[in-house]
Amino acid sequence: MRMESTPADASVSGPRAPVASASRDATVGITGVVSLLRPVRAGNAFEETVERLLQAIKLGVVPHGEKLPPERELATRLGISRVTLREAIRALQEAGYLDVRRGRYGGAFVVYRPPSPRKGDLRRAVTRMGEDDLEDALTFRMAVECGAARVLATADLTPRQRETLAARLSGVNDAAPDDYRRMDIAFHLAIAELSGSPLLAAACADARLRVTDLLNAIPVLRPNIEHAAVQHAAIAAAIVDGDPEAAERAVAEHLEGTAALLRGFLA
Amino acid sequence: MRMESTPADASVSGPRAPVASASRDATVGITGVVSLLRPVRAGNAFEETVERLLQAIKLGVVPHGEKLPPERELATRLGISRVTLREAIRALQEAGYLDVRRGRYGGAFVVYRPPSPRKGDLRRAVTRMGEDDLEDALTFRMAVECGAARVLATADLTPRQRETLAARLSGVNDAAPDDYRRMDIAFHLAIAELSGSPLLAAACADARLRVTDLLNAIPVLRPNIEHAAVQHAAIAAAIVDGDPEAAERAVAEHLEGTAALLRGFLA
DNA sequence: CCTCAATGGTCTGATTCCAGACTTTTGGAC
DNA sequence: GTCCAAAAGTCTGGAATCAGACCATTGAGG
Repeated sequence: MRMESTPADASVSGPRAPVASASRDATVGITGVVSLLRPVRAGNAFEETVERLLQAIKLGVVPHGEKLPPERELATRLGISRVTLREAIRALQEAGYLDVRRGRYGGAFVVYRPPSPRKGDLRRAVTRMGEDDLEDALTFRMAVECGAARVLATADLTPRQRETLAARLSGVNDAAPDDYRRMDIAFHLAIAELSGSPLLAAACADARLRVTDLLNAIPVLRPNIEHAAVQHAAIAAAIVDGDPEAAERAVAEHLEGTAALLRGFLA
Repeated sequence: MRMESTPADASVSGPRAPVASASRDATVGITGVVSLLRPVRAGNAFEETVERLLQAIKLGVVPHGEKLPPERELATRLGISRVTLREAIRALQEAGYLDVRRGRYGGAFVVYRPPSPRKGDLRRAVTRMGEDDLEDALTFRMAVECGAARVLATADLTPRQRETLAARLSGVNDAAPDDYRRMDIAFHLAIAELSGSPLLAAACADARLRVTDLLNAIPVLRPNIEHAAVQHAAIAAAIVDGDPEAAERAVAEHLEGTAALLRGFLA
């Protein structure tokens, strides 16, 4: 177990052994299609749980100062035993992401603020995940978020849905600088969630996750924020107007911008 | 373990106990966003493996008469132990999906042909999965397949890619009736796979899977095939032309048609 | 100060899942 | 007919995971 000064860079490990990654080569059957024979599970329960909780923390689902649900409830939700959950929590505690307090009104408190990026962070993040995986993640995100926007723009929105969308939009626009990323995430995910499809929402969350570390590694600059604000507004407008094509185009442009920004910092 | 006359209807069960589903209610944190605290795993290793193999069989990834990879290799690929894999294989064997032969040139041979739908199959399939999940699946599929088409249409295609796409297209068009669904799947998944993003390909495969049972429960009718052929051609053309909006629109129309067909049969 | 409820901390026996070594069956090649 | 290689079938000890009972700590309220 390592314990570095910057939690964001600390890799979280624990009592379990690493899991061998499967080979990916031949295609089976006439179809030549899809590797359905990919690993059934991404890792052991402990690893997957750590990953999940880390995601919830980094995405700001549980922001700094808040606490995770009580162990018993969380274990039930995650579909794992309390023992396994506790191992994961301990790993995150030792890595500096959580502060665990006992007694009534105790709990696992999140102590994580997105670190201000330092030179070399991005390069390091990319190296960690691999160039191919980066392209994969960006492509995946483009597809699912465009799709989600299209779906939402196609649907008849209830007043409630419009409100939520508008609220999220102003949430990003009014965000304090160090809360910007979190509100940006909330806006993007709201589009998927409002579609009413849990599967789609999960896919978009997953896609976003795969680029959070990268985005956290580049500074949040004023001109970029302003540019993004215009694009966000365009996305929301197209959705509210019920124009699928425009919604999609707007999302595509926005994400293309982000991707370009990333590539720019990498070059 | 039950063993019914029609394998497609047989529910596959095994030695493990069912897993309790988690409650889904409160949203955590300010964001109010996404249930990242959903179950870490869908079931135990045995169940998930059965599911996977069944998917590979029903999607035609391993067609009738072919055999699965050898146990040792398959176990490695799926990231599980041979013991667990064997349990899953045995369950599928007892349910009538596999014929296992030992000795050299032996293996687990697929003995499954999509059954011709009988009245009530669709209703039953929907009841099994739930109305909400049906909507979820259709929405999800719409989003990811539209997104995939857009991505592919945006990319510069190599001659090789064009060939593959064309081949898959004629594959559907020339398909024998009882091979139609399989070739249709191959065409749809090819779009995702050609995007070069494994994540996207997996998402599209997953989406398709969630509706296979339903589609298998409705008859393949001549006029529908012809209609679909026109739409498939439009999709391929838009992609080759590099027109993302048209590609997406074409996919959306096509899937909307399928969804309408399903709803029609349900009414 | 005492009590209580909510929460984390600990322990135990049972079940699932694993890695790896070994056995048996089968059909082709010589 | 004999041998061999590739495959399924079997066994074992150990690690991971679970469910559930029980303990310890804490702060609020009386």
